[in-house]
Amino acid sequence: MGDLRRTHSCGELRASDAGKRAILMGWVHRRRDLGGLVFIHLRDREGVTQLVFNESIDAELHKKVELLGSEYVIAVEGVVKARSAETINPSIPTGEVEVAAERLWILNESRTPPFPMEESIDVNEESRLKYRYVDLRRPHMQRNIILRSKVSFAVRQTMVERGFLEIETPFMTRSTPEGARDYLVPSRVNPGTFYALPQSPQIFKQLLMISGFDKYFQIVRCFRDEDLRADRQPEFTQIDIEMSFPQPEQIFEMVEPLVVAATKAAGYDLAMPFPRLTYAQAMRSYGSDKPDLRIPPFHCVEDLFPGAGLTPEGLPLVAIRIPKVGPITRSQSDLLRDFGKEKGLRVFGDMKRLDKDFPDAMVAVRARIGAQEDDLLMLAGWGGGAEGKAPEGHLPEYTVLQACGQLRLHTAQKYNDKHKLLDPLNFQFLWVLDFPMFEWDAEENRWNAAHHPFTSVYDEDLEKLTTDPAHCRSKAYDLVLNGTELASGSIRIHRRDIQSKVFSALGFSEEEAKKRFGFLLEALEYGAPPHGGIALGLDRLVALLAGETSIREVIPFPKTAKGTDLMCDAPSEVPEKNLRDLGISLRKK
RNA sequence: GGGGACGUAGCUCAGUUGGUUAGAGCGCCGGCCUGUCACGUCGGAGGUCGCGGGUUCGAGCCCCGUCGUCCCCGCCA
Repeated sequence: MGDLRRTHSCGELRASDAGKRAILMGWVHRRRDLGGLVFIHLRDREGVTQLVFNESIDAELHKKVELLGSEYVIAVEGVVKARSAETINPSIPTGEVEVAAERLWILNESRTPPFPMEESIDVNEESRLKYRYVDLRRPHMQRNIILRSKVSFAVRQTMVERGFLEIETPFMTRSTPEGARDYLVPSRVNPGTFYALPQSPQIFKQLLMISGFDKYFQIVRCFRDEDLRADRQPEFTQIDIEMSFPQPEQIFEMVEPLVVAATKAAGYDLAMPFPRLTYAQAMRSYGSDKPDLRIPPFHCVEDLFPGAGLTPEGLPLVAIRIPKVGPITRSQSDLLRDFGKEKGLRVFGDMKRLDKDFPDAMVAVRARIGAQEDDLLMLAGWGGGAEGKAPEGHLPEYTVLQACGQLRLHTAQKYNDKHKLLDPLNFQFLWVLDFPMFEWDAEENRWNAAHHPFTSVYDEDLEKLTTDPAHCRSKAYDLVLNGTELASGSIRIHRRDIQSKVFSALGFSEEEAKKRFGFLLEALEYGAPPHGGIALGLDRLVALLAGETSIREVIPFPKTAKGTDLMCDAPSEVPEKNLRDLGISLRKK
């Protein structure tokens, strides 16, 4: 292309540019060949501009145009012309002009693309992933990746303005005992030993606090070797944040403007502050630790039915309301009942019958949940199946509430076409506070850290560490958006003695704890300040802002559900020599 | 590890009860066409029906196995 330079992008020429000379470069998006007159839509990431080639003006040039195919890369020099009124194309921003081409350079040819460049995304994902570089060229993916860049920039800008330092932490680090499976990297220099890729920079950011970098952030890749989902990839990106001397309130005050700035980058405005619920409140009103606020809460109403036997004594009876569903048929109602039954619930869907049997109580129920004429109402209590089993877990009440939460969500999703409340662009953020410190691991028969073992406990719950772990509340908090966990964080333990207590509550011996986290425990002995932070899932945030249901749509080169990369065919076998260098031999299967 | 959906032309899909030569739209190739913008129009090429096995006179269709993609459960401190 010699010393040729672009003068404009394909998205910027307007009627006011008429008469200017322009050099555009890009891809042949579409060619409309009328014989002596050829129109080409030239595309780059900024947009599309129409080029005109006229045989009667330059026959030589016209021969060259006939060679062009889809996705050829070309440069064109010509004059910007205003289009006559009847030839204006209102569907593209540059539609009032076209470039009358005078010179054409074919910078590169292209094979026929494996799938069309159209807006529609319903090409099978297998070929999209195999030819990802072509897929990414399509306007839909261009928009998402550009949005991701804008969000990342907004994050950096906001954090730096607030005095946070962006500091990197190692990717080759030490395997941690709890949590997800680690990706391992064998060491050549030290045969038989392995680095682990970080599940998050958790310990390093805590060490940075101990080092005195009192406001830290990082947009950082994390790695977890677990099975994939639409919202889970083996490598994903976190906005990782930590600060020293924080109150939980200060974390919220810092994150909210950050989220507002990120959302603004996507073109939406949010109101602050975000609402807050404790974990206990969230469970009692939504049956979930990540409530979707777009649908109304449910209400516990067991107090209105004393001795009625609708639910076992001491367990909640829940009134669920889904707006504007209108009357449903018996079979539809049965489907909801069956869904509840699978979760262990006994669902009462026949309001007429309940109105007859408990007229006063039902008036109170309707008042409590604010029922309107067209709303779908259900009561749900514990059924326990044919054997009448008690709900599992150390907190049976929560088991029931969680099942009711699933019934609420399931019903709301099922009838979304009636109430239309689940609008993906209605962003309802929420803080959930005071998570339990531990959850019971029935398989291993022991307590696990609900957040992670460095989370601090409320002073008044410190005793419960050993006496009543189920009711031990931690200073952990989540940021939730429309039923998706977007961020999770906590105030950390900064005292060595308390960290030891938590490890022992988790069943680690002092010796084990030292072996695995010795460097952190030791660091806590050298003037560790109180500290805390949070990590936001960047992929999920961008996906939600882009209105996507899968984070693959906002990741340039994602993996399949089996963790493979269809484009470069990873993971792959390696030559025997590489294994020998690493001291690794493969087990014969 | 378990459950479900899907796999037919480059792409999106149809294919009846198992029955002759597997179709359509878009794309692609060739011709015509000076105001198109999903250009139009005439003609043409293009198939390992994911793969392997079985049943059958006969399989895209039925059965078994296998591979791949997606969704969900388990898992994800």
